[in-house]
Amino acid sequence: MNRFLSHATNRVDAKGRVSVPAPFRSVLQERQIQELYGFQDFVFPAISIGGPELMERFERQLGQLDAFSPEAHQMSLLVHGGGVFMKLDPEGRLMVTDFIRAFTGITTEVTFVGRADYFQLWQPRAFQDAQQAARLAHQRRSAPAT
Amino acid sequence: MNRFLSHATNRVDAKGRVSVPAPFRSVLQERQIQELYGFQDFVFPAISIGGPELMERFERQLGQLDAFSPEAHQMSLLVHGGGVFMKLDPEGRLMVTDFIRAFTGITTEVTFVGRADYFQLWQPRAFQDAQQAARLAHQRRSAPAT
DNA sequence: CTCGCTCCCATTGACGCCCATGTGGTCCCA
DNA sequence: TGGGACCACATGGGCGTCAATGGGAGCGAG
Repeated sequence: MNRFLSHATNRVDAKGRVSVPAPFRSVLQERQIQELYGFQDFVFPAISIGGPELMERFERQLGQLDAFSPEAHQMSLLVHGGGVFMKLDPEGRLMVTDFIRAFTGITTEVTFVGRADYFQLWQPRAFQDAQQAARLAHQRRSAPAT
Repeated sequence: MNRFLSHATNRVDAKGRVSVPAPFRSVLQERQIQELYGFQDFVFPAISIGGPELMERFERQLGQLDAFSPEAHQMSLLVHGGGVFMKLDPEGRLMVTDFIRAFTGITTEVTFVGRADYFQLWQPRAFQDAQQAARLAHQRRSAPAT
C-alpha cells in the first residue's frame, strides 16, 4: 500500500531527533520522495509533511483564489511563510526544530498521523482531542435529530 | 457463504496475538482479500476490518467534500489517521497493538463480530452490552405501547 | 574556539516466521 | 452403535531480523 495511514507516537531524543515510523518511510521510498516539504496545517495545530508536489498542490489551490483576497494572502503566508524543507538522517529521523515545537506544542513525544498523500506531526494529546472532536462531529452529522 | 457472520471470542496470547476465527479467514480467502484495512469505528468502541474497498468507500465520501473544508480534514483524521493496515501471520493471527487496545479496551480476549462485508474486534463485555442495548432499543421501537 | 548539526555505531526490545502441542469434533469401520 | 484414527483449529514458545532509541565523534560555520 502506498498511502500514509494510521498513527503512531515516537519519542524525541535529547538531540531533538525523532524516528519517522517505518511504514511511513517505506511509503516515501515507494513514491520516490527524497525532498520533504513541511508546512503548518491550515486547520489543525500540526505540521504536514509530504513531497514537493504537496507544495505545488497548495500553490495551485492558491492560484484559484483572487490574488488580492485576504484568503489568498493568508494561504500564501501559511504555504510559503509557514513552509520548510526537511531532511531525514541516515536512520530515518528528522529534527524537531523550534519552528515545529512552537506551532504544535510538541515537547518530548510526536504523534505521526497518516493523511493518505502526506503525514502530519502532532502533539500526542492534541491529536487525541482533535480526533475525538472529529468523531463527535461525525456522529452529530449522521444523526442530526436527537 | 461469503459473508462475515456470527461472533466468537478468542484469547490474546502473551505476545499479543489472537487467532482470527477460521470461518472469517475462509471468507477473506473467498473474497481474495490479502491486504487488511482496519479503522476505528465511528460509533462503537470497536475496530472494523475489511479489504481495501472498505477504505475506498470512505475515501469516495471524502472526495465529495471540499478538500480544504474543516469537515474534510476531520473526516480524513478519522479515515486515514484512524485507519491501519494489518497483516495476518502464517497461522492466521493478527497483532493486538496498542492502537487497538487503547480504542477498544481489549486486554486478554477479543470478540470477533461479523458485519457482512467486514468484521469487528470488540472487548467481549463491551460487545455484550452493546448488543443488549441494541436489542432493547429494537423492542422499544417494535412495541412502542406497553 | 565553540556550538550545533550530521554521520556512525551500539543496544534493546518488538515483531515476523517457524515449529510444536492440545483439544474438540468428525468420519470411518468393525 | 461404540471405538479409534484423523483432522482442523486455537494456542504456545523459540529464534532471527529489523526498527526505535541513545551516545560518541567528526565537521563546518559563526
